[in-house]
Amino acid sequence: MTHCHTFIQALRNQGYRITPQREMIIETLAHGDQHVSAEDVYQQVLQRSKAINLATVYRTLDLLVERGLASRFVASDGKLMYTTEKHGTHLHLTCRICGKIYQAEVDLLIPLIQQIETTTGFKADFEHIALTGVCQNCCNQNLSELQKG
Amino acid sequence: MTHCHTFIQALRNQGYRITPQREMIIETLAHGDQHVSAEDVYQQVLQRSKAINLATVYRTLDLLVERGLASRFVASDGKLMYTTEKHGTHLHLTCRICGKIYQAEVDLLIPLIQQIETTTGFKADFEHIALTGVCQNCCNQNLSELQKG
DNA sequence: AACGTTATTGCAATTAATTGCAATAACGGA
DNA sequence: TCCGTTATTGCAATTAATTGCAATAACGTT
Repeated sequence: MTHCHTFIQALRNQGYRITPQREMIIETLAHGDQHVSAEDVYQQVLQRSKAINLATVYRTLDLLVERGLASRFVASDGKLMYTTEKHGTHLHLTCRICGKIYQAEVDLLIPLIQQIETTTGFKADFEHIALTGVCQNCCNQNLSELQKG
Repeated sequence: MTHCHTFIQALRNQGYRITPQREMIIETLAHGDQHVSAEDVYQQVLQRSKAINLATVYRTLDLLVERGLASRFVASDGKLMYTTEKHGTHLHLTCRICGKIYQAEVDLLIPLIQQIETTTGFKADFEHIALTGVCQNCCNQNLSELQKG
């Protein structure tokens, strides 16, 4: 469940310093909702300690993204959201009409990633894959409207 | 090559009004580089006409994204970039170490998207798929360093 | 071609995200 | 355990992106 120690260890192994701020941010991210904004994390950490600053939250989250421990994406409202995978490999499907985020397990994902690596040498982070499109609900509604939503 | 008319027609069909601003933005996006920021588009349009505003550029680009005609992603420097597919279906591979964006054609992509639709009903936009990971170069360098980059 | 409806624009203001820099604190070595 | 080096933090300032609202203009209808 809690990857906290894994994440902290990963950072330490890579030569980064482990500060109380980073620990709190990582714990909050790991235990929190599936998708959180930097502001969300900041507010939650703030309840535990006053020794935290929004800039630090942004920097730490971005560091985690850079090191492949979390991912960052643009939510449908244009704001940045952060996420870290808790259970296995699944795809995030963001509907560009309603903004809802669905999850899916897809057999072909691992083979796809392997094919990418074989043909290009690029090692894709399979924990953090997000696709955009239109969900079933919105798709049906669109058909009946045939007009802008 | 130029999808401009396709895009404009698509918007018109969906009931959106076609303004000179939207036309210029779409043309700029369609003819420009693979990945551009809103500011880039704004500057280029500005050279053609003074009747343009950065807020309008953001709004139009976001509209295109919302309608599936373009996609928006976070570049490695954290800024938002916009892109529209010109030639066929390819994957964008963003290296989270060096920030470079590679392209790849992968056979398994279409089957994957079909599998998603079959199992979940979600219609993914296959023109705009971006994965993050580590490219071959950075991967090799990482191995030799075994230290933070 | 002129009119009315209403989406879109531009501007100004606001919010979100990033950055430079001095002060602080983590961590390896003495 | 203390010290020195240097990454990290917090603050303030800046840049990026979004939004409310009045003025404008697109487009269907007459």
